[in-house]
Amino acid sequence: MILTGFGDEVSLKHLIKAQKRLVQSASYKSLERSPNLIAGIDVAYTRDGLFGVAGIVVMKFPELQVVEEVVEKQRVCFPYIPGFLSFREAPLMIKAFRKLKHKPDLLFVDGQGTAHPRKAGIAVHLGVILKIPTIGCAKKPLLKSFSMPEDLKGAAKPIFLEKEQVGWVLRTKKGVKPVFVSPGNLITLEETLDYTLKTTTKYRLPEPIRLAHQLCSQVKKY
DNA sequence: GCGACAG
DNA sequence: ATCTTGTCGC
Repeated sequence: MILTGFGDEVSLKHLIKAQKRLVQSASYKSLERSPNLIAGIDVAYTRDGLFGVAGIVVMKFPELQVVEEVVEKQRVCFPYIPGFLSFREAPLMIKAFRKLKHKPDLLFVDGQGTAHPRKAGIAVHLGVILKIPTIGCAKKPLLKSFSMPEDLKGAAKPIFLEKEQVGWVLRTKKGVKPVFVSPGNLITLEETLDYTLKTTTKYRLPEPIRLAHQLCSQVKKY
């Protein structure tokens, strides 16, 4: 059983059922329209671990110029459990998303999409709830079935879940560790690779995510 | 049973 | 995730 910040408890079985419902609502067809606005979202925590701060940065695409930034702070009310990250961070992220004046056509989420044991990464959860295209971009893998891509920007290798490809290990910069990208909702594996590269400039992470991380990380400081 | 384990 | 400065290498 898991204790939440509301004083109640939930079982892992219940959470797994919730993930299965979310996964059934996800779709992986091609993007309906080319994006004009792309955003990145991330969460940072205060030192005492009591509060979480979500940050979203919306950028014009393909220019990558910042159009809007929002942050939302809230008390943490769910523990971090590998495989169930979205139950801890999605509520706060959704609350921050509601404050946006400019809704993005594509959202990069800091974490996995379908490259997850049950294809239920946080990018899937957010994409289904918000009903928008999302891409999960993580700094570390959850699934281990993949080989390393060569050390060249753009090199990629598939990530598998039971023989089925669910994501990519992508080298976004030469001489730097790769990132782990996978579709969250309303986007294909090919487009996931394409847009991740199109939004990555001189750093390891795609600009929307890099700036969102910078934003919430700065705001949570005290 | 043991080890691994997004943020 | 968070606590933290300098330092090695391209």
